Amino acid sequence: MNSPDALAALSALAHEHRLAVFRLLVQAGSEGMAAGEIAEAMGMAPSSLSFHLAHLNRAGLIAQQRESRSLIYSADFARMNALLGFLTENCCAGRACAPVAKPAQAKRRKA
Amino acid sequence: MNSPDALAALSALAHEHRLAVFRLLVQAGSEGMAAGEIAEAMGMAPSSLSFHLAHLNRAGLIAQQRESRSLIYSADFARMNALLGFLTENCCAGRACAPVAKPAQAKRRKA
DNA sequence: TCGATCCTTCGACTATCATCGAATCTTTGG
DNA sequence: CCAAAGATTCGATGATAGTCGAAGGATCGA
Repeated sequence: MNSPDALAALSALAHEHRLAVFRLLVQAGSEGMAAGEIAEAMGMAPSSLSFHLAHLNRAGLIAQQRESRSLIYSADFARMNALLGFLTENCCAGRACAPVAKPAQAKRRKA
Repeated sequence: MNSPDALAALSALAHEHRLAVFRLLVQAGSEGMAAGEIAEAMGMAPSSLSFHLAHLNRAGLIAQQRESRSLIYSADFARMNALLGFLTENCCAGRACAPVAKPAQAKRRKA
C-alpha cells in the first residue's frame, strides 16, 4: 500500500461513525450487512449513512454487493491488513511496533 | 487503547502533512527533531507546522521536550503500537485480518 | 405495468479544519 | 536588562466535512 491509499484509509476510519460502522462490518464477517440493517443498528439517517459508506468504499475498506433490493456491505480484510502493514513499515521504522507484538525478542523466537 | 484515543490518533494521522511529519519523526528516532528543522524539511510555515504538531501531541503520538530555545519533538512508539493493537483487535475481530476469511453461510432475510 | 421497498444522490445549511501573518512567550548571550 | 533566536498562540479567511429532508434510480411481487 502506498501513501495516498493509506491516507485515504486513515481518513475513512478517522470518524466516530465510520469507525463504528467498520467495526460492525468486521463483526458481521464475510456475510456482510445490508445498508438498512446498518442504519438501524447505528441509529442514523439513511442518507447520512450512505455518505459514510461511500467514504469507506472509496478508501477500499469495504465492498458493495447488490442482493435483490438490498445493498450488502462487507469489510475488506485484505485492505485493512494492508493498512496495518503500511503503518508498521512506515511509521515504526523497523522498531518493535509490530501489531500485538510480543516483548522484544531479538531474532530467535521461542514458541 | 480505547475508542476515543484510537479515534484521536487516527484523526491525527489522517492528514497528508501530519502523516509526513510523523514519518519524519519516526525516522529521526528517539533523538527527535526541533520544530524548526521539521518546518524546514517540510517546507511549511512555522505557525502551520505548530498547528499540526499540537494535533499530533494531543493524540499522544509525539512527545515534546524543551532543549534550550528549541522544542524537540519525537515519535511515541508505544502509542503507535497501542494504535496498531487497537486496530488489530477491534477491526479484524481476531481474524488476524487474513485475506482468506472464514466460513461463509448465506442466511439472509429476503426482500 | 404499477406500487412498494431499499438505497443513493441532490441541495442547502452549519460546523470544523487548515493556512499564514502578526503578535506574544520563553530562553539565551552579553 | 536588553536584544535576538526559536516556537507558539491569536485572528481572520477560505476550504472541506457532516447532516438530513426531499427527490430520484433500481429491483421485486403481483
